[in-house]
Amino acid sequence: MASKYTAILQAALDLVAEYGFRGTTMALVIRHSRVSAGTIYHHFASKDEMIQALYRQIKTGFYQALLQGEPQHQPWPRYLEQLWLNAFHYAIEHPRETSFLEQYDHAPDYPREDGAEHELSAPLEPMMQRVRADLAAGVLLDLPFDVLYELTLGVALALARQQIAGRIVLNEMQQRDIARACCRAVSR
Amino acid sequence: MASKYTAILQAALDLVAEYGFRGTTMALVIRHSRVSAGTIYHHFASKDEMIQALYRQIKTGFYQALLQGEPQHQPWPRYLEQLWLNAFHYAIEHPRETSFLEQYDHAPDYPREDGAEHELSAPLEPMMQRVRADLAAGVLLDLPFDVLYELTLGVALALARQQIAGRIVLNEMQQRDIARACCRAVSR
Amino acid sequence: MASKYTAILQAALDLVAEYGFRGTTMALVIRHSRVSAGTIYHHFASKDEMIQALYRQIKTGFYQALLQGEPQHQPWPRYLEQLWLNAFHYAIEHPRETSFLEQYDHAPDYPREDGAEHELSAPLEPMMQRVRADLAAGVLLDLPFDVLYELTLGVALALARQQIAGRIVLNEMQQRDIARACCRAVSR
Amino acid sequence: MASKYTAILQAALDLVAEYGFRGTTMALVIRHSRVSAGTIYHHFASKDEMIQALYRQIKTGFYQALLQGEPQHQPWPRYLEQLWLNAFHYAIEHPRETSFLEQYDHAPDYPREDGAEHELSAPLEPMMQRVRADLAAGVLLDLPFDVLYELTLGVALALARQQIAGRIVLNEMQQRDIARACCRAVSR
DNA sequence: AATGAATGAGCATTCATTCAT
DNA sequence: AATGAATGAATGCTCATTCAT
Repeated sequence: MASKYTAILQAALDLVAEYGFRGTTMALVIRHSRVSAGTIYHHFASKDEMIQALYRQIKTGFYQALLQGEPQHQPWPRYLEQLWLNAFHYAIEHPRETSFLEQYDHAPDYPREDGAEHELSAPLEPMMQRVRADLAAGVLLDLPFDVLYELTLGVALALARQQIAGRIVLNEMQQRDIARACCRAVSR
Repeated sequence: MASKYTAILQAALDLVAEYGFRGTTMALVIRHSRVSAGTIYHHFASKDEMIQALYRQIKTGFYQALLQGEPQHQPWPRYLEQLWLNAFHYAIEHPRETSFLEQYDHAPDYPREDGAEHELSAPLEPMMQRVRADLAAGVLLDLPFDVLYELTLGVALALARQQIAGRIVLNEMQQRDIARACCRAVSR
Repeated sequence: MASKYTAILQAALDLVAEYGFRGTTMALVIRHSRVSAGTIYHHFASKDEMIQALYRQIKTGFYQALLQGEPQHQPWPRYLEQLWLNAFHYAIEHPRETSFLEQYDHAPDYPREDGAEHELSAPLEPMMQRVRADLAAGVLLDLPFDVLYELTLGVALALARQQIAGRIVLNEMQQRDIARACCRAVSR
Repeated sequence: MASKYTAILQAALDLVAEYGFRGTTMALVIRHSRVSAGTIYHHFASKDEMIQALYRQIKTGFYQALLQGEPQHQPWPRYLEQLWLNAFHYAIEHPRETSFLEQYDHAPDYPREDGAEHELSAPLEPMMQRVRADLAAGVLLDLPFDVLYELTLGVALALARQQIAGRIVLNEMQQRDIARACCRAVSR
């Protein structure tokens, strides 16, 4: 049954979001998913591989959310604003996934499998091309891709985390204003 | 002798930066600091309290570094650029401290002691007043403090981490350009 | 298999009787029972809970032994003499169990779960009723139950412990004489 | 200063009565006595020797209390009743000492130094002679000394412990009745 | 596919004791 | 006589993983 597989990852997500990787013991996953130890190890070779499967699943969903509304077909800078808002909304609506990604991306001891990273980001290709086109057209600051990312989507995610944590509350107008501010920052 | 206390925190910092909280076992701290288990627990009530003492020490150093050159006395927007560059330089020059703070700030399972947080940030008060003055003067976007932080210093730290990880290399001109871009983003 | 559970309690009993609670380390239980640490903690939540499970098992056996020969159906004072001898014989024949109970009952730091106590003593109800009847009939001194206990069975156990320790040796006639002496003490 | 020595034993007594031997760590003794670790080990070679010094001090006091009113000069059975009541009163008035002795006497892992035992009981000699005389005179049951002890003073202490624990409350008349009952039990 | 009892290396922590001051 | 920082072997317990059923 595929439902066991799903139940395991579901439980793991809930637990990591609440207790972190450190606090997410296999015993806890077993209890919450109502699946036996043996079954978990039938589906995943190890705890780390389970975590990575979850990572791939979540990252795939995030990338899909980013492309909602096909922003790459919209005019500059609307297209980047749309991307920003897509990232922000995804994070707000998926707090557990966001917490998971935050932990995964900032923990030095979680194995990065760079091959997988590449494969996962394949659906983003249309967007990447658009960025390259805009760079060539001179509307974007001539900076490494990762820099542009941090100045825009990185900020969107950081702010969404602050809102999830309850430290700020941004209304729609503010969200739009900040999205524009980020676009201004990377505009030439 | 205070040197045992220092040796413990030194070893803990090295280990957390390399192996993360999870991988920093007390056995490893004992081995690296060349201090016995009993002595560590003579100075710190638990592993968590040791980590928090380290956090306080590092955060204090970071806040001092931010105020280097007394940016609060410089004209807008030089003052914010200076702050941005101070944050970026601190991170680049203190990769282990930066790694530690990154992990601490993004782990849901590390105890936040909000009292300590408040006390630690006391030296920043002059800077905070300057920000409040600029907000009142209308040169800064009217947004919550945390939002302004993420649009500026948050980006500086995120980029410094990327550079430490070797994914980007920013020369001085680029650093200055990006600092200016962030100032532009929060300018009215 | 229930045999692991049994082996653990068996080893714990042997060790407590010989070395006391203090000296019965989990490492020793692991070695003697030839069961792994994990398995012990699979069956018992903690060392204390293991000790308590053992206590319940032993106490149950002791209460059964007390009722051997259905003393409650014998005439006064034969019935009390029988009880006295049952207690004495149980202790002599079960020196390790007796040592365990002695330690448990006299240690201030071993958690009493009064609920369990009540449940364990349920099989004694017929005997208790008989005591109550004898009290009402006026053949027993009008004293609290615990006092009658200490004057009779309490003495039996104390003497059995002396014999186990090798400080005295009581032959059958002496045992019977002392049982009678105790009955005399509580007779009206 | 002798007051340090006294403070150490005082603290140890309080702690053993409340937490047991197991729970009485040297760290706790240090904290409660307000005496440093070094000083404790200056006065006592080890924790065990400290416990034994305390044992000797308490046992000496108990034996003195037993002889209060010189019972050995009173007629039979008044003399034994007096002894019984002396034991009972001592225990009620010295609950911590009683708890200590109870634990010490029933723990298999506390070193018995039989030499000391003999020396401590020297002041009891007059009483012992009186018992031997009564045995010879045929007023006492012809049973080993330890048996007579358990049937009389052993019961007094057991009942005092029950009263300290709050399970029974014996008024003066009841105490006297039970003392008489015990005398009856050992009378020929 | 699924179970869950069993494993044992490893974990954070304790604690009686020592020794330089 | 007194201090208390320092020691490190030992403690109770955890946890990712295995394997017979």
